[in-house]
Amino acid sequence: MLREIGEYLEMQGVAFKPRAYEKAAESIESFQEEATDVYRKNGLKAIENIPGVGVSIAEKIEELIKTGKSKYYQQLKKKTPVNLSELTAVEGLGPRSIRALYQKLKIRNLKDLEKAAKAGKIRKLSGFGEKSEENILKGIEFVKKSSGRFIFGFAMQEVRLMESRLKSLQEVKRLEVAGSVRRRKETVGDADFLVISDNPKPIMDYFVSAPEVIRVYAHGQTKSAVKLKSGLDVDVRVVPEESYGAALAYFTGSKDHNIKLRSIAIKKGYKLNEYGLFRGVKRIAGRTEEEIYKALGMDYIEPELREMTGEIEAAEDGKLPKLIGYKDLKGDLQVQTNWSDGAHSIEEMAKAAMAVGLEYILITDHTKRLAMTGGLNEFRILKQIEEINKLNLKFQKQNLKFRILKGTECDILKDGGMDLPDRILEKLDIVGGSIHSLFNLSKKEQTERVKKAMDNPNVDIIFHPTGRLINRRAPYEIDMDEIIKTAKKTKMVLEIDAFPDRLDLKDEYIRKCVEAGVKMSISSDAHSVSHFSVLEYGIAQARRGWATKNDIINVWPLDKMLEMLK
DNA sequence: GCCGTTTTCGGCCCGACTGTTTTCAGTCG
Repeated sequence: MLREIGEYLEMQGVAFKPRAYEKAAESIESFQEEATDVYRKNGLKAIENIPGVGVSIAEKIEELIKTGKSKYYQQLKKKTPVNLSELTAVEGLGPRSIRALYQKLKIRNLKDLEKAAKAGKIRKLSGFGEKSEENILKGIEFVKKSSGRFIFGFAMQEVRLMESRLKSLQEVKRLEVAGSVRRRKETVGDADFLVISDNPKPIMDYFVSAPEVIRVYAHGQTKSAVKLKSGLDVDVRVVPEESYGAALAYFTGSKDHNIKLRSIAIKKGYKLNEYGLFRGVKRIAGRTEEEIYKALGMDYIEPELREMTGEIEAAEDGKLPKLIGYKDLKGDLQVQTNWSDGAHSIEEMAKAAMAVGLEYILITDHTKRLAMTGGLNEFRILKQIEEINKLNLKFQKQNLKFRILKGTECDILKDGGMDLPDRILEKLDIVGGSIHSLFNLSKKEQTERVKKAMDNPNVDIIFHPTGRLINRRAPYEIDMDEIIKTAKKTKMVLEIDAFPDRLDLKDEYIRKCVEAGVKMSISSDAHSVSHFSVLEYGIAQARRGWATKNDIINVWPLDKMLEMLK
């Protein structure tokens, strides 16, 4: 609602307020707590303490929480009764155009817009032309098919393909992916490529005609933008070498992070843009990101942290964490095999893990309650233990420094009990507990259910603690603050499941765990030999949650990790 | 409408591209 108020104000040509509302909307979206909870717990004043929210917006939020609506919003909407979210989704249409279309053609929604465009009415309006009408029609087609944001891990495959295509051009001196992809955000809207070149024209010409491209939004000397068949939008920007760092920082974002950097630059008497940091007309930094951060009086900030959640203040105070690195994992603590719903044998999975440089894996097949996966009962898991012992012996004889750990992804039952008896769980190296059923219990019941499992001394890790599937299934209702508190008390490990559509824990909970001193594991949840590659997405998520090596148990040597779990 | 190393008034990030215009407004990131 706040965002729409901003758009309505923008329509009317009001200065500055639109940005204030937009900022408040973004701030509330990214705030650690639901605004409703903030209000219920600590009232109006606490709402005002959310950055970007002042007296006036706080009152509107209060009204919204209390009555479910806002008079101010309704007034604005009455003046221009259009379906804003539907119309702004059309590429190239913003508040000003939407207002003109409403006033002159009474266009209220996508359907009206399509009708008017097809009838050739839009081209006759002043400020619009044939081309605008054509673009609107194209835009409508894309809105109809568009799937919104892309899951990071899945988009990466396409990003890497395009990256390798562009890198093969001799005109490309250097290329890097910027934007939310570089920040490793769990979902990305588009991919931004940054290129250094003295001769950009052939690059741009090649880029807009690549086989994956189905639409060209812009085709310029320094900037081009396209849509790929998959729906992913890709931008290419070419910059001179001396501006590379500034451009990389600029295009990496986040937007709010950049705005903050610019305001700091202004206070110091500088100007910051994508070409560099300037004092007057003199460029004082810009070749690398490091020199820009330094000139602004702060430590270098890793891309994963650039979300305006305190990283700038920490960088100014020299208090940024030393993040876990992409090569730091020594083992994988959730691996499925063909004993349940995995595709490959224990040995095949172990060999694949060795091939990517891991030193151990934990086998965690499902348990009997999850019948559709062929989950293990007591008898079969005892068999599996024997099999793993044999394989470890075999590896030892072959002088392979690799260990297969015995484990389970054991279902947590409705009452918080475990799907396998304690006398079995005791025999395993590490026990993971998971929720796979009854996602719709009340928050209280679900929280108690998991807490009870955490009280079981045989349980070591809670797998994918919130059960969400990005873009597909919301997390089940669970009080994560309470879960983190209990984890601290019971020395429970919480998992960061690295599978691209899970990333569960998500970044903000990871950060809460870091702050609370709760340890985490990063696991692939591999169901096939190719899945170990997803571990990097889990590491990315951990970095976004400010995690260091000390926070993640499977970067530690095997003995230290097992000792801690014991 | 928000905010404060320019602190309770007076600023607010900045540039590229497109289309329609003939110098610029709107949109986007």
